[in-house]
Amino acid sequence: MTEPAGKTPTTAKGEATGAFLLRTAAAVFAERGYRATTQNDLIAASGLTKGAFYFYFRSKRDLALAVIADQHGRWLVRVRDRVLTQPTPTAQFRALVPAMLDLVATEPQAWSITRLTRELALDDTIADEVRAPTLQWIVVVADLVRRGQAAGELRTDLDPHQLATVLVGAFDGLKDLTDILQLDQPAFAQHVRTLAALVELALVTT
Amino acid sequence: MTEPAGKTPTTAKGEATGAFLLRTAAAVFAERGYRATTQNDLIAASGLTKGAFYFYFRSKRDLALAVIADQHGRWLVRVRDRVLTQPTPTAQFRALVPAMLDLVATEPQAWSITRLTRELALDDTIADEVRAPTLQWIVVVADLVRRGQAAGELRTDLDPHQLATVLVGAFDGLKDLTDILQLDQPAFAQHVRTLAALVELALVTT
Amino acid sequence: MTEPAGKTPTTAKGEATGAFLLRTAAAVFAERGYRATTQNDLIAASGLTKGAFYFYFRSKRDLALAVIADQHGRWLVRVRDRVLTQPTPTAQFRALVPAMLDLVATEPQAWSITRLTRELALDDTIADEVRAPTLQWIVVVADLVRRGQAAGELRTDLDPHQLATVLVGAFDGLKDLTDILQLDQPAFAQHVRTLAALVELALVTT
Amino acid sequence: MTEPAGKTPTTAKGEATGAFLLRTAAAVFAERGYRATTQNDLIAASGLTKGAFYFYFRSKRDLALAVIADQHGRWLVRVRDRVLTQPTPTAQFRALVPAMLDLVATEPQAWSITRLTRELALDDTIADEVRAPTLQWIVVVADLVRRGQAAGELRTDLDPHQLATVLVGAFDGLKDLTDILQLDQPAFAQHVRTLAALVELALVTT
DNA sequence: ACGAACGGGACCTCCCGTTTAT
DNA sequence: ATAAACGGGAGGTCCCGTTCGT
Repeated sequence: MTEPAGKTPTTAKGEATGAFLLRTAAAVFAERGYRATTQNDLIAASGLTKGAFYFYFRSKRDLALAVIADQHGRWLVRVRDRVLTQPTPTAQFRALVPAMLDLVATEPQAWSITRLTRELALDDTIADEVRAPTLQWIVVVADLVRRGQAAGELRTDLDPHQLATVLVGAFDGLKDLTDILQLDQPAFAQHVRTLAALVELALVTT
Repeated sequence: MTEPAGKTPTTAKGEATGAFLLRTAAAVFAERGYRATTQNDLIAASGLTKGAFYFYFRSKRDLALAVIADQHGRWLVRVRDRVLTQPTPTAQFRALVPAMLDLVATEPQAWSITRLTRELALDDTIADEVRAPTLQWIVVVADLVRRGQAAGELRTDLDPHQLATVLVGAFDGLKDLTDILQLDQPAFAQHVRTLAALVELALVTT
Repeated sequence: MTEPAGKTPTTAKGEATGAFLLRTAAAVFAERGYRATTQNDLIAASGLTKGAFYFYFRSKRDLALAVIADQHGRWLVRVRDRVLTQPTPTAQFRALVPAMLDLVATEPQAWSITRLTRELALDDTIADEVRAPTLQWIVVVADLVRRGQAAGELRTDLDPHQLATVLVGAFDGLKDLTDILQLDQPAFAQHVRTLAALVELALVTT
Repeated sequence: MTEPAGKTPTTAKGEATGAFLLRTAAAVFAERGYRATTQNDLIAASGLTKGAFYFYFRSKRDLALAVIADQHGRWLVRVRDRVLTQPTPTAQFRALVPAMLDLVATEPQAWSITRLTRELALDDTIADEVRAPTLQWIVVVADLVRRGQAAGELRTDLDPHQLATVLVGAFDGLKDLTDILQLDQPAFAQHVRTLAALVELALVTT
């Protein structure tokens, strides 16, 4: 949707190239961050030429937006699918944190996509493409909460969307904090588990 | 000897100018962010000249670091003092969130200092000056938690430092989320209160 | 991967332009020296644009280093080839000074390349690129000495490498002196011949 | 003589301050080199204020020229006096190299004054103040040679001034080489001794 | 005489998005 | 389509020599 720029590729090969660009760009962005990555970095990493690059993405920004949409979407699906294997709403809710930790641990780029989102948000205008993925996460989490509440297993005096926003914000905030304080992955995981414990204690009515 | 130059004003007037630069710079950074702010912006906003700037700060980065240290320090003191007017540890702990919300509401720059910290952290090397303020917040919060636990009013099976890190990270994460999703202050306040409620439910043993 | 960019031209034309930049830059550096030469000088002299320059060399320093390597290498080969036309080691050794004088007389830039080397060495860090050419000269001269000694024509109680270092240092020192005292080429040539006479008297065993 | 700039100090205190500035400036120049030293560095090192500094020396360049004249003069006298303690001309000539090595070993700034000279020579115009000291060295050495020849102890078919120029140039060239190749003092001393041996072998008759 | 502030010039770096030959 | 070259703007740094109140 909302093809960011460039001519929409019409051939199968063109689409494959587009996907390829998204993947290599994601790796480069993950390594260097958005700002520190130049067009030439991306072009060199892709192996294409400048001309070809501009055929697919009109600018670095467009490419980054596409990367965010692509990665976010894939991970969202992956986490949700894994969570939904749990039988009960509460079990699903509980599975959320491990699923996300696992994602972050296994996909190196999953860590830095948030950073990419933030760097883009620093840019002049915040495009819908930047907000959409974050909103989707909130919606997914809110759904889990809502179902848990409906099942009578979660405290109902807290608004699901509010709660979901807090959880998503806290998760990303801890990622940032980990970067800023230069902590390691285990420390991050521990913090997230503490967050999860907090939620568990507060929400789960036994 | 032969310091790298910059600051260390010796007269009262010099100190006043230094502080003035710090404040005007904080305002400009708050409005535009670090990267989008140019030296010329800062110079124009201060009303001084390029030379005067160089006299006090060798670089934009130095200035930003000084701004962070200055603002963070002042707010830390202010919040802590206000919190400490409360009689009991738990009351102090409860006063934390309102105090921070109040700070953010009254001091426009308090909002964006975190953003400034993040932007600087994106830079090649994360200086200690960038990390220190965040660490101090965590320490202060951890102290409050610790005292509450000692008073037998807060659940003791959670590590104070862990918990403090989570709270600080969550708070900053919600600020970021507010920016990214372009929410307004009341929405942010509501989210923070939800976070506080979560903590209250989980921690306070009655 | 993702080289720091700059050069590595792939086509013949690209290579030609690179070489052209190297030559024009050498001329400008020779005339004005490193520091006094601005990027704009180089760009104007080349007739190309800023972008083209950046395409080939990331920085003024890189360009200067490349100039040094290029020129030094070519001259080294030229002098050595000429020297090696002589039949005996001693004759080769004796041909060295005339060959270098001739080089300096015919290639205006050969004179100032040493100056360029020195100016770059004044920079914070002395790169290997700066040292390498000088070391190569020493090695070449040392080889000539060694062969002369092996042929029983040169005094053997002096270390070849030591001697070569002294000769190279003296040669460059005389160039510098010529500049500082604002002497002319004939005066320089005379000094070098005096140096050669000194060496001849001291070394050649008859 | 030829007071470089500023008002000629008229009081004894003024003269003392001028001498003090020369010494501290020499130390700073020796440490950082000419170019890398800023006015503020010099002013800070002197402990004076900007105003006072400009009272004595109109610019960095003037100060550097004065430093060169001052240091060069002192060392010239020192070396010559030491050399002249030797009984015969040849002994005096032989004492020259040890005297200079000793000077360089004991006075750290003696090493870098040549470098300072060269850096200044790179500047737009080569002032007489830059050339004079070097010329004086040559004259002194030439005198020694001339006396040795008159005494019948040194080969007379080489022009004393020529020879002196070569020796001075070679000595300075070896200093430069030492810097460029990042050699240490012992290596430098060894090279200079090799140079001396060369001269000894070539010149001393008998 | 001192610290503060002036006022501005010069330079290098960075890199974008485009056009031109082949 | 590819490499080469365009063409330029924006920004940060550096620091000089001076002037201004005190």
